[in-house]
Amino acid sequence: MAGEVRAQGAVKSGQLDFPRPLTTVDVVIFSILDDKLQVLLVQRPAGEGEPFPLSLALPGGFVDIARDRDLAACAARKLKEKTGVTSPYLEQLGSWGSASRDPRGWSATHAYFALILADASTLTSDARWLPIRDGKLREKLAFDHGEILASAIQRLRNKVEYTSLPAYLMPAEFTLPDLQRVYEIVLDRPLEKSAFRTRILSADMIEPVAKMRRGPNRPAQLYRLKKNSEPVYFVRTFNPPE
Amino acid sequence: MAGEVRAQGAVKSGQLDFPRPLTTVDVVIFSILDDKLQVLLVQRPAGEGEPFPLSLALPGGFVDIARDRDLAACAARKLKEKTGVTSPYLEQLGSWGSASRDPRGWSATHAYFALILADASTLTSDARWLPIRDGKLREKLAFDHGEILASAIQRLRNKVEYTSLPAYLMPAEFTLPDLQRVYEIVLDRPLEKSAFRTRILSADMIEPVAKMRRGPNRPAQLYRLKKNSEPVYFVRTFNPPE
DNA sequence: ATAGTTAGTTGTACAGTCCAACTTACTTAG
DNA sequence: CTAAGTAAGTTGGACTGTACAACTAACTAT
Repeated sequence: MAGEVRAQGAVKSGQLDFPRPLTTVDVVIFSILDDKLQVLLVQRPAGEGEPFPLSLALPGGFVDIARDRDLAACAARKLKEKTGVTSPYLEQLGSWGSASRDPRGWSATHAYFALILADASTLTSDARWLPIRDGKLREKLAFDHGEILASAIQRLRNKVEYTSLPAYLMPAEFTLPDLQRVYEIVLDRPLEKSAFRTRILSADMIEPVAKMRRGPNRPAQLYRLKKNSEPVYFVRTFNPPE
Repeated sequence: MAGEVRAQGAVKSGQLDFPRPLTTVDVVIFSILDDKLQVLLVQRPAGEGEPFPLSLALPGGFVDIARDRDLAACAARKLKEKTGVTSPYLEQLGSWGSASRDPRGWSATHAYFALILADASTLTSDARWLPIRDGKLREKLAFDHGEILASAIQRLRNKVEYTSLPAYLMPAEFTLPDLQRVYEIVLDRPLEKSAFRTRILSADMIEPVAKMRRGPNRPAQLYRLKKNSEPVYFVRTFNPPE
């Protein structure tokens, strides 16, 4: 058994004579759709020897050392392949590696998480959006992807508490109530309107455009992200989340 | 060239017919020594075909799929091997993978960072502590370990701003001024005594022991960490660090 | 005109940091 | 025995930003 595993690894100089784990990259892609936080998932293929056939899984796959210069490029490629989106917010989430997470052998995955505007994406046929409800996905996922997703949700919620990350989920032009709504969707609790406005407006991250959003009631000022585009870190969270 | 690389990878079913990157784990081990933040580094071996011979590097090495159940276990093992410490604060930092970071081929490392009490450790002969000055290490490191270390320092400073992480750098019993000093060493700036005390004491993370630290002036109350031992997250940072 | 709805503002309360002065408890020098 | 020195720990006022709630503003629909 150990011999078989070893046969897949390197055998060259003494140094590299180590069986190598499988190396993959997976991407947790979030968007706001239908007023809900949703995550992009794909269906596993059904082929011979495929683990978790037809299960839902995070988009991802093996690192292609001929094509991928580095891990981030690999993650960006996978995001692009599934959604067509090229310039999202993309951050490394962490890595998961163990003997047991993939039936094909010791494997390690490098997980990324992305925030994109769903409207700007054109999905491949095997991909679909699934809503996060009560901070969880209802469906079971292949591998340890459920754990990875849970970790991504936690990280997202955490950071939304004290950063401007939701800005990356917004269209080019948006109103402050729009943005607040996205914060509230992610955090799943209401925020104070006046404190929210103070925080965002004093952060120097958005600028008004010379237009108003008109609707059945009072028009709202439209804003856009300032050029710099780095996320802003606030020095306080909102309500002490207990 | 691609053929040679490919020869090191898996060749079995179609799925696994991917050349596999080298997989390593590296650990950034911090401690407070001599009133400075220090990091544990090792000297690279000088053998035939060794990359960066005799350079300083982070402790780490290949994942041993026969011994390491998962990545965290591998990191804990490497920490144990170098320092003898078994129950530190150990958190994943991220992963770095690219075609160019290791001359031996496409490689990915899973980086961890640990906070330990240096006094409790017994180093191996190739390991030594080096001080962080002005938030940087003066020495150049092998591979991309300089970048990984910089990232670890940034993460540590960031988290120290709003968590109780420095508690893991303290001996079993310590005073509040001791703890404040460690915060100040890591952040490299003075903190307000009264605000510091208010924050720590209201966090329910330490409890007084029935002893005082005696010295040439007013004795100070000794405390110890409460049992739960999870790090505490505060809802504000200290001074807006600009 | 009036009611309804959402955008946006205002004012008071409160929490926690910032800053600085203060009190307390000890040691050491005279 | 007292005085000076020092670090521990406390206190109070200024300031910042959120919490809460009431308010005004701008529009649509009836």
